[in-house]
Amino acid sequence: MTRKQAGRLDAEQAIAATDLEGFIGYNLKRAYVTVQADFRATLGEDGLGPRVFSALSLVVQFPQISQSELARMLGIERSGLVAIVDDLEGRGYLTRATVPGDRRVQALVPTPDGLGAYQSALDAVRQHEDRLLSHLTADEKQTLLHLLQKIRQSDREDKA
Amino acid sequence: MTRKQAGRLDAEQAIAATDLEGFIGYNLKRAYVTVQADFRATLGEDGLGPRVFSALSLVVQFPQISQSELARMLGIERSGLVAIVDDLEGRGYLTRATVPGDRRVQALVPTPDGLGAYQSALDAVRQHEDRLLSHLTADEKQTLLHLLQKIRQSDREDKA
DNA sequence: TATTGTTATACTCTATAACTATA
DNA sequence: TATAGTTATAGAGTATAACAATA
Repeated sequence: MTRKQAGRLDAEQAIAATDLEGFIGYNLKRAYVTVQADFRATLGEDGLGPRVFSALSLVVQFPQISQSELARMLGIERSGLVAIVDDLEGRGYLTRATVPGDRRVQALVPTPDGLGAYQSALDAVRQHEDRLLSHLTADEKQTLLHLLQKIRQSDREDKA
Repeated sequence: MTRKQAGRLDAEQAIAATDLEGFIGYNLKRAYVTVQADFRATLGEDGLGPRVFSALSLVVQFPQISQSELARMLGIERSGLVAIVDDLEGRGYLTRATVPGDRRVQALVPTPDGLGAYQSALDAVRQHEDRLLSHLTADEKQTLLHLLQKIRQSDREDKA
């Protein structure tokens, strides 16, 4: 490999050459940072963050879901979900409802406001990805989704 | 879309069905969490973390690199690099060397220990990815790398 | 005994702003 | 004025451990 010996290194050029660029992990991180920054910029200062959006999405699609189940689906700890649900409850997007038959559980129920906010956010997020990833073809995006999901599957098999 | 009405939701089954799974951003995050956890587990308690490994990699491949340039390459702020370089210096893997001609700059120079540690870490990281991603073919990995790098490129064009 | 939601706590990663020494 | 390295600081995001209520 050729290296520049002195002066300012050219970051663009370097990208093709380093060990680092051959690692999936490094590239995942860099790509995620890019997408996440654009997500936040698109949804704005007071908009939903990616975590909160994800949680709302599952609450809308699985009304009555419990916090423990939601945490499992998101792949985070129960304790970490409290702040997220507090946020959504504070916005008036969901309520913690008691469940007849098991008084330990707080079922998460989207409000009409929450359903509306979710649809708006969903549109915004779709536009954000369409715009940011306009260089990828529909096929490439589909391939990428598939490969990323495959990575999560290998993890599950290790633990089984 | 069909939904389970009551009882325990099946997280595996749900994966195929949600809005969330259609987003690149969400899948990037989940895949990165998987890879990063395995990276740490492989390199161990006192091993290099992903950030520190990445920094060391560039220092080895671009000896005499300045901290500002390294931060640019890694896509983080100058200030965030101080702790990383402190870590590597504390392990004896690099030194901060003065540069004749510009006394502001601290050139980062790998030590012989650092070069050895990098080669070991590089092997370990390669094994970690080979094992974790053994479900992906060489072609799939290549495609994935290419698509992830393409995402970073779209970001740069936006800013230009 | 086990589970749900919660709190307390700590650690990692990152950014912003301001400082110093140099240029 | 601008840049390199640094410090102080704060804010996300996440995890672990422990607790009360309930099963």
